[in-house]
Amino acid sequence: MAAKRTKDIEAWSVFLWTHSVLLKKLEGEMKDELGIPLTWFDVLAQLETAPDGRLRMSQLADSLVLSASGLTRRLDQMEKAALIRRDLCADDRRGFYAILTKIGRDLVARAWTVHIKGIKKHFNRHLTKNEIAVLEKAFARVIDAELRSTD
Amino acid sequence: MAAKRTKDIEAWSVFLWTHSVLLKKLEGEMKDELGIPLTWFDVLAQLETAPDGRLRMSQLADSLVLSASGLTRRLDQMEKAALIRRDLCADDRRGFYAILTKIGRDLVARAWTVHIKGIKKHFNRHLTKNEIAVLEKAFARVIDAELRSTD
DNA sequence: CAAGATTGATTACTCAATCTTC
DNA sequence: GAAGATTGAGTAATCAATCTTG
Repeated sequence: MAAKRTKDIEAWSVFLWTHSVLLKKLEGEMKDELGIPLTWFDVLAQLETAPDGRLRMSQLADSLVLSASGLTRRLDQMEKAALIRRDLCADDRRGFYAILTKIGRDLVARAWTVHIKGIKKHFNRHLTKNEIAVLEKAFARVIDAELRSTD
Repeated sequence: MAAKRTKDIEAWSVFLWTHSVLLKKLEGEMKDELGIPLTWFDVLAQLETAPDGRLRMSQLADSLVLSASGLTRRLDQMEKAALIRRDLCADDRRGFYAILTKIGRDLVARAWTVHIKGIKKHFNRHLTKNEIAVLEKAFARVIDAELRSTD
């Protein structure tokens, strides 16, 4: 029955629409204001907040929810753009650290400003303090439960 | 300041994680149980719920938030799989209707079952009635506001 | 032989250009 | 000339296979 279906998935449906609409806006603003894709900001932000400002390729891929090969290619481009570099891993010669360059560090500071402004404008601004608190708590619970279960 | 940053984007951050984790699960289940990508289900569901069970290509692309060329290619595959067909538009010979075949109608009924089961299991189940209501109302407001503003 | 990273092949999308009809 | 749909070119992801080191 269509009515039953709609009711069951209404929350999920608006969730998907919100994701689609807002991501397009945030991507557009990052591109317009700093000339980089949002995916590059994700890399920069992860590296900036990591201990010692560096991460192994595999750790970085995990935290970005990206495949190893996907990360290799993304970092190839960012290395050409001089935003990151790869450092040999001293104690494990199979591996590399991804690490911000000076240019990357300067850029990520400006990118944070753009990104936070966008989130406030397109997301937080429309929500009450209570709604934000409810969402945060609820989604944290969903993630926690789903990451633990394999099915 | 990192602490400030984190606070401002905490809700958005868990929102993104939830999207990423749950979409992978729902895609996997649709593929495992019925052998089709979730994107095909999106098409089938739109057509099933449309008046007369058919939609113009351009309308369908809009409702799926997909480019015209992206839809052309997706429907090429679904037509080969005999799930949909293209009907000439009687009153406008530039256009086509996308319409479900018998096979498509049978499949979408089963796909709804799989999809709703997945949403209940991975999303609704972890949330209270109140959280779902808050989420639904809040996100509807975000979408409404953001779709109307061009900036 | 397992783990970390890269490369090759394939896939699904986008934008720009094209073709047909309004 | 503009709109509806398709085709071509380019981009960014995935999985499977490979290479190197533990």
